[in-house]
Amino acid sequence: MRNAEIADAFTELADRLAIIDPKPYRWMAYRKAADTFRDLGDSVAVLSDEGRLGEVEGVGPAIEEKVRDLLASGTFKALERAREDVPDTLLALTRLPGVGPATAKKVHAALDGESFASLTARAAAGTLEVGDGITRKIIDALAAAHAASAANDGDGGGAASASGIPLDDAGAPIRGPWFRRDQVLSIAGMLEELLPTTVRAPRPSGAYVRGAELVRELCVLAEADDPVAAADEVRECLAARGWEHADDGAPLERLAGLAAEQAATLQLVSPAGIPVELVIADDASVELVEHRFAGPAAWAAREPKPPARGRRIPFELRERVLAGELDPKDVPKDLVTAAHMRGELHAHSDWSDGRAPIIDMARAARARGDEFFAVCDHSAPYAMVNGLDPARLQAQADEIASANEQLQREHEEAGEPLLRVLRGTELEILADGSLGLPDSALEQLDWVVASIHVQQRQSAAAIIERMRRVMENPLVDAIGHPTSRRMLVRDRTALDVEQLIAMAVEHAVILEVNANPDRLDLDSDQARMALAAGVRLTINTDAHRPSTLALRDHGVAVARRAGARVGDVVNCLPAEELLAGRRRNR
DNA sequence: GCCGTTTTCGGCCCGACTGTTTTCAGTCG
Repeated sequence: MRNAEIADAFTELADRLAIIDPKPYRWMAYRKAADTFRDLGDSVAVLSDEGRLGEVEGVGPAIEEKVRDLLASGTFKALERAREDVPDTLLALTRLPGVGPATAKKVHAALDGESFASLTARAAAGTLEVGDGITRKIIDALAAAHAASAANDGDGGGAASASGIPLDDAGAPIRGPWFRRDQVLSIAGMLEELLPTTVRAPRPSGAYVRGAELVRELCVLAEADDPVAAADEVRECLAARGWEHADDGAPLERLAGLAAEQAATLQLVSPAGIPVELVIADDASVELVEHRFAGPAAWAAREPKPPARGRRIPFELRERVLAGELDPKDVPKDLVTAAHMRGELHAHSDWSDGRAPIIDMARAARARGDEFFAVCDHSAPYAMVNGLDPARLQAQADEIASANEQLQREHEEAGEPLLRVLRGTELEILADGSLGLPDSALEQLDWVVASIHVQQRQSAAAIIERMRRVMENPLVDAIGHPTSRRMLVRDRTALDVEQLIAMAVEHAVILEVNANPDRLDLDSDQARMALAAGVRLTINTDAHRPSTLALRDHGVAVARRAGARVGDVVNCLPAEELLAGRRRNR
């Protein structure tokens, strides 16, 4: 069993217990253990077998035993009990905005076993009455959940919001189910482990490699000497691991005309229910298959064979070319790539709500090839995440200085590449547009990214006024996750992005493409508008732990879809140049 | 539940807004 699956079991346990357990520290311990498992470099299953799981931070005898049971039987008693005590309907109710455990329990108690799907359907149809703890606000939230889930999966129990779901020409959400990029990528990793050795080099394809922010299925391309025989082998070994195959080799539209000997197609469903299209190509056909499989279907029709290398349109720009928004001869030659990125300009440490010390984050960034790393912990007065006030920010400077000394030693003595840790902040933008730190504190910093976390439901006028005040301060370098959307979870603020872009031009403020697949904010359309207006971008992971530094690729994909060149992205500058070019130095 | 230790139990995660069971519990970030 993979670490992620074990982590999911403890997250589920914590989520359910959080609703009924008056003692928060127990389920908080489960949640902490889940996070630790998800991020652990070693296999939880192996550590458990070796009896060494107790050595892991946050794992004591009780959790160790639960993991043992989980590995042996696929579940454990506490989880089963939580599933009985907290039914799915109750759990779903608490995920409505504005509804917490207390309200959910009151509503659920009056329900008489009605499912969440039925409840949301009645709310949407207008046949749900106020009463029995059900307020007008709850009915509205249920109706919104119904609309979101209709867009996302149609089964009535899905996403809390349609945030991020693409719209059709008529402006209606395109029917899902939709999945985040990290969700499908983890499936790709799982698949890679399961495939027989005759199947080589599995890699994502389809909408994922076109930089789509949400996808409806995972496309995986792999290679084998004999695709037909390999497909049979795959079918057999995946069936044994709980994967279903929906269809045998039904040809995909964009692969029409290819012989089965060239490309065998398997339509699979992962154990978590995510559809996977696996195409296995032989050596002679793989280039052609990759060209067509990346899609969309209209591209394969327009260009059935891959052109010479120098004339290829990057996958991420195909849809814009098809839409007539981009002339093939105007496709930039210097589109940004992950390899161009020199550093991270928005990530956290354990000084605020991050999980790792500064030195660990810095080493992880260095291992990924970065030259600089800006520690941007939350600022005051964001208390829940332990935001730093000027005094703590000053104290953090000492730790950053010693981290830099340590990294310098590792460079000189162990031949490690040199990485420079920069002093930064994720500065809190307050409700009236004032800032969480005084200028005297900001003046000492190398990098200031300002973000909105509180009062997200303000009117468009209030939000833009807030942004205007922030941007007028020359000590602010960039705006982080400008619209504050959470993919499939929470709608964006009422921010007028066009107006924001105009102000960014006026004040030379950099806008972030937050690379976390939970955000992807700005999105590719907004980033494209920003670039067209002459705004520079910064692509950042917003990592709270070492492993999430890997999320950068999602942000790079979105920026490429927006047509960002190397020169448009400030993370591609050497640190000295980046710092010398800040607004405050102009 | 875990941790650290004062080895046996107390600390761990806070402040502000919301809305109506109208004065604070519930919810959020």
